Amino acid sequence: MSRASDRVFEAIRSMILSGELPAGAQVVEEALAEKCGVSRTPVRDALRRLESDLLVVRTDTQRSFVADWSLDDVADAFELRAILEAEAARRAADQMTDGALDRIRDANRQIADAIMKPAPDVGGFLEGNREFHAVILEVAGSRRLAALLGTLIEQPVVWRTAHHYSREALYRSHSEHDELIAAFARRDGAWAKSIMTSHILRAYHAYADAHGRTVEFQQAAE
Amino acid sequence: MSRASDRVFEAIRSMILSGELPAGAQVVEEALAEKCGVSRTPVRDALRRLESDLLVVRTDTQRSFVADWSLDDVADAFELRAILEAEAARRAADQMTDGALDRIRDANRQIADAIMKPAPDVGGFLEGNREFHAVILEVAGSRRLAALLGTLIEQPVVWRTAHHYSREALYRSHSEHDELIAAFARRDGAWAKSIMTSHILRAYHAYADAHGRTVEFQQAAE
DNA sequence: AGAGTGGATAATGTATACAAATAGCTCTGG
DNA sequence: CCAGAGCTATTTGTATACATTATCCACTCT
Repeated sequence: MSRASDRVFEAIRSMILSGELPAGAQVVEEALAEKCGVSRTPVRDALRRLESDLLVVRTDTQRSFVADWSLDDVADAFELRAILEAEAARRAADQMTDGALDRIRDANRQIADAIMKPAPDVGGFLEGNREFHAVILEVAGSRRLAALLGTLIEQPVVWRTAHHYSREALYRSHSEHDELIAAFARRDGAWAKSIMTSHILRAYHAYADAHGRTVEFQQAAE
Repeated sequence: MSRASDRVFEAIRSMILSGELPAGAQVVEEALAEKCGVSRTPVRDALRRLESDLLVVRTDTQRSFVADWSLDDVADAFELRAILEAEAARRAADQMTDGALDRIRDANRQIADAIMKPAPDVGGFLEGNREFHAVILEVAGSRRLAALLGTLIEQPVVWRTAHHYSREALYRSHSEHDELIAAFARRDGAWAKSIMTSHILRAYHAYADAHGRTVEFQQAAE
């Protein structure tokens, strides 16, 4: 990750995720190059990758803009993610190893720790959650499935609103993970698939609720 | 498509699809640049795109190689494609318009014409087939789903072996399309989804059979 | 006044040169 | 004959300059 183009990729991505580059804003190679202290070459490289992740869109005349994620777009991404992660869970259940199962349990333990603190540790929750899903994807053992999901999990809006999740929502997520672990322990692919579908779709509705509240807050502040 | 990087992208892709660049071969920017009569800059651009399509893989030290599609890889790609195209069919059925339905019917008519010739017109079949699936994806109306499927339909091996399909296999494909049209006409998403799943998986097994035969032929020729 | 044209401005595309990193070979020591 | 260090050749990464293309605004002509 020491290469300039990788650093720039991360830098631009986090600018988009944080909202520093707002949705719809034009993305100009020269400006970003200067901002990052590199030439346009690595910036172009990074932009192409962001484009293939659909974080950046280009007009027919090659101008780049930050993609704007309407509520419909987010719903779409969650639906597709539910379908593909459910498939990953099914495959993972069929090929689960004891070692991987331990890692999955550890990740969920980290989530529990993060939730139980007096003030929920959202960062710890997100990290444990990331690890939990990453191990499942790893056990599923498909480069291709991993590549497809890679473009769906970068949801700007999700990360921005993760802090709005209620403690109940976080706890529910943790117990759904426990159920998934039970399905994995029994190598029951159909069960795992079904739980994962519910898990992702519930997360979507939690997001939609939080987002609705966010919008109200913003309106109230104006 | 007049930009050099686009032309180079197509050129390299067709070199891979045709087997001119065999699976596992190292892809060197300089060599391709010279071959295409351009500098390395557009070649790099094209390689990144091919990489995100998984037609090219890179080592941890940034060297690029033509991805080799083992039988397992192909099976994997077909399975994922079945899942996503089934979803596309479901959505398309729910949002089908009469105009789009006509275009789909036209595409299948083209397929019928191609099959019925004394010597099956494989090119015409493939073109009609492409159009058929493209309209469905268009009606499904998800940029994201289209992007995901885009990386799955470029199957080198499929195009290389399409000529091995039997007339029966081609005819069966056509009548499955007819069934899909019936489901679309009735706006029955569940039905469309189910047919599409079967359609893609049957195509996979037709491929696997043809591929098996190809291998035998190759062995016989040696 | 409005539509269309031309040119200035801004942004992207491409080529080239050079820097950095890696792979493969040779040579040495055991 | 093998293992490892160091060197060389190959390949990729980055910067810069220039070419091409699009956008925007002013200006002209009707």
